[in-house]
Amino acid sequence: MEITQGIIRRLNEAGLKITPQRVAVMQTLCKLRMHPTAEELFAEVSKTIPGLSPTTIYNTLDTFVEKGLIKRVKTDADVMRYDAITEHHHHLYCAVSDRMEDYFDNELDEMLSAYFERKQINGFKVSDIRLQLMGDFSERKTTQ
Amino acid sequence: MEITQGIIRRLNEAGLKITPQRVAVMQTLCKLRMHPTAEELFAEVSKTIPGLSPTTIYNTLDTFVEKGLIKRVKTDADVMRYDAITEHHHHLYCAVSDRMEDYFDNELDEMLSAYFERKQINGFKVSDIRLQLMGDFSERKTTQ
DNA sequence: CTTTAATTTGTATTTATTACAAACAAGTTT
DNA sequence: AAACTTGTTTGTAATAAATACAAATTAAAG
Ligand SMILES: [Mn+2]
Ligand SMILES: [Mn+2]
Ligand SMILES: [Zn+2]
Ligand SMILES: [Zn+2]
Repeated sequence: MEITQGIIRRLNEAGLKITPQRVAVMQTLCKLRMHPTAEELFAEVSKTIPGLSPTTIYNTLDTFVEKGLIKRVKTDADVMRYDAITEHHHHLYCAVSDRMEDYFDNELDEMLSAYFERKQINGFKVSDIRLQLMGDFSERKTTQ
Repeated sequence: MEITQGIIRRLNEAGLKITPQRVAVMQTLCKLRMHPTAEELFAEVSKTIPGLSPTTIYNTLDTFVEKGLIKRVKTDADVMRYDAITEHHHHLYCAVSDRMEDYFDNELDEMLSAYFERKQINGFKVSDIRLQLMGDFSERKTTQ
């Protein structure tokens, strides 16, 4: 239950009431590392909380985003996805499989910060640099 | 009509029949530099082609994307946007105003290519590097 | 406990997108 | 040029994701 405690603390810090729905959504989001959609979350959280309303999923996710507890992420596909990791990071994305993975790289971030500190963009103040690395997740078994 | 000729040539090269709808959609996409949505395109193209069906917009855009004539771009908002520029480039994006602008930077691209040639990502083959530069379009009149 | 305000539910809408079949038109064949 | 073929457009109906809203419920403060 240590994980649950951490979630409860974070919800409290955000000034949100602790409800089974919210705890379950956050737990599920942290567990599923694959940037799930609202629908996927609804299916998963419903296992824990029968009778859960889809509306609650949308409400909860919106609230979490508002409070900065999670982030929205978008792919080229049609649905919104959610990310429990709010620290700065990038994404590896394969458009064919619509699969997305996190990518952390400090060296890269420092290089980019330095670059945009030197090279200012006229009329635009950069606050965050997000890379979407398009490509393919090479399966181990691929011969090529 | 030189622009139209170029469009017709590109449609031909893609093996698509030349129709007023397709030419108008492509013209409008090239004219509107702000990455319009399907709905925005429908409104604009309808001026030229009365009685145009929204379905045609969606069909046409899908076809163009399939043939590589245009690209989809996503923001944090709920709708898909379209981009007539298929050459490699990045985007400046302000989440507050949902405004998006193109950003070209050769020096940056070379730096990134070099970086990812050196630093391989385990289990992922990078084919394209897209930056989303989050921030604010600083209005000239802003005092701060 | 009681109270109160926030949250959840359930239902109805909205909006973006897709499915599909009939009507139509571009480009080819004769 | 007329007929033909096939891809395209239209119109309508359906879906899917998301949102609006009011009633029912519940967390947590007093
Ligand atoms: Mn949708
Ligand atoms: Mn939608
Ligand atoms: Zn992520
Ligand atoms: Zn662009």
